[in-house]
Amino acid sequence: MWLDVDPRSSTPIYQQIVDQIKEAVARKVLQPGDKLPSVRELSAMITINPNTIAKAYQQLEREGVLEVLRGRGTFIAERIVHVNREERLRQIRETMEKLLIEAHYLQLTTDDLMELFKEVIRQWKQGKEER
Amino acid sequence: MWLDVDPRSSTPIYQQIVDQIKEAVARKVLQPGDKLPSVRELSAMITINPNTIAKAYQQLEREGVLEVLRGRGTFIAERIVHVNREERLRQIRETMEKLLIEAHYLQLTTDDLMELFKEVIRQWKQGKEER
Amino acid sequence: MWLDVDPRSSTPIYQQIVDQIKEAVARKVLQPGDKLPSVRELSAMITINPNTIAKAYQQLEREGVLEVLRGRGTFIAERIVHVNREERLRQIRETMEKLLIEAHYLQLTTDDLMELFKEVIRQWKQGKEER
Amino acid sequence: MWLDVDPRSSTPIYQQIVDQIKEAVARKVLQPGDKLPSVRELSAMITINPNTIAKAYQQLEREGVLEVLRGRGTFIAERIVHVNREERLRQIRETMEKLLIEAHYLQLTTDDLMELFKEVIRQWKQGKEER
DNA sequence: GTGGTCTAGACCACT
DNA sequence: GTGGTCTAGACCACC
Repeated sequence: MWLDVDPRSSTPIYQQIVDQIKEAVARKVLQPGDKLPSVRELSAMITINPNTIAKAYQQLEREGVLEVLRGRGTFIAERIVHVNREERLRQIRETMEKLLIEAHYLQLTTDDLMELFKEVIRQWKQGKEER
Repeated sequence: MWLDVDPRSSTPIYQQIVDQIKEAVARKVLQPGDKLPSVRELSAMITINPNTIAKAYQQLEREGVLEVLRGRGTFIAERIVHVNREERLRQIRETMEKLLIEAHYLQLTTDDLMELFKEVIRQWKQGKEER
Repeated sequence: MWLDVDPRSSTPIYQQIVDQIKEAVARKVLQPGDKLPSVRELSAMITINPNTIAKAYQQLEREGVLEVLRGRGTFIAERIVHVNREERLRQIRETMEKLLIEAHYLQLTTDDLMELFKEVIRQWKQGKEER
Repeated sequence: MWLDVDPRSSTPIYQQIVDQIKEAVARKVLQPGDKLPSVRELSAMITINPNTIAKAYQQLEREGVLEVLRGRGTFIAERIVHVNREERLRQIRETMEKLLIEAHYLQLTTDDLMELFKEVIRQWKQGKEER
């Protein structure tokens, strides 16, 4: 698995796993119905304690990203369910404001920032086409 | 002071203070040369442990947002210095990617996201004009 | 068979089967003396592991819902026997208390809850009349 | 603390803790703003591993029952926030249907059940008045 | 085989 | 002092 976990990072390991799996789904690297490695397998693959993997999987399940088929394994959920849509939209706006603040300290104009965003989107789309 | 700290939040209190002061500077609510309350004063004003305030001031000083004039007090820095420009640009791009991932789960297109960003920028600019 | 089993659910599959058969009996969809499909048949019909079906049937037999006539098959019991009547009554009361607790967090009054219960009963009765 | 945990029960210990705290809040035994024992304290009081306590507290925080004031402790939340109201209402109705099914096997009529419910409510209210 | 739970004991960030 | 994270290793229910 392409998971790249850094135990030295300040973001918790379980959170890194959560983020990377969500990214893989958004990038279509993981498709609905795909089976994930079992907790023990993944634990062995990336040499992280099984409990930590389990914690990541549980959070992903709570968020509706994964589905657990009892006794059979863990899979990417077939349908996206969005809980707390309003709250999450609010957070997106907040993150965008943070970007504007940070831009000020780098002396970037809002136009610079928009250009940068467009470029990031371009790269993102390209990354998805390539597979 | 208009600092609005929420002890219930999951972001550390010292971080909230850092963020809000940086926001105030970006919004021109605080101007270069403005004097900040002393650690003790601010501690009393918002009833937060002085150690926490001190930690926030230290971080802001490290980031070049504040200047400490020994014996005179703490002031908003006259000039923006950018430490770690490259690293901070990288983080901005990373944050933008996070936005794209989150958008996927809310079933927003990249165009939706761009529109949202433009709107946030519009509001941001308006907020600054009003003073 | 109308059994509708969801492998994603957190309630065990064998338990779902038990619940649905008990519901069918209570709703008179299944009548005393009705023959149930064999473990193998049902296993094939709903593509569930035979062990799981067997486990459900065993539990239903223990509860007195089913009767196994050796060599003839499995049938809905002719008479209701109540095992552990007291214990089961206690559990009903406990479930009702759980409802009161949950209602508190949804800011429903006990009257709201009573009204809701009446409505559920109405629908339940209607469902039975319709066949 | 009046917590009564049974390690032999089939419901997980952390879940028992969650249920009992939610019940205490609903019964007004715990009031908004009340401080809960720290993870370590409660761990010592009921001789349960701190991790298990922490798991219960975290779930309660996710549900909005508790609030964590960083470095200061854990408190009963000041305001009830109800997430997933619709889903939880649906579950209440489902639980009520389960009661109707169970009643069938105990040969209780729907009127019997209503009477029982009224009685449980009466006791519930009385329990609250007494303090 | 799968994931869920629990214990014991350690380290760290925050206040 | 507080809670959050992680490891190591165990047991159990379910399929």
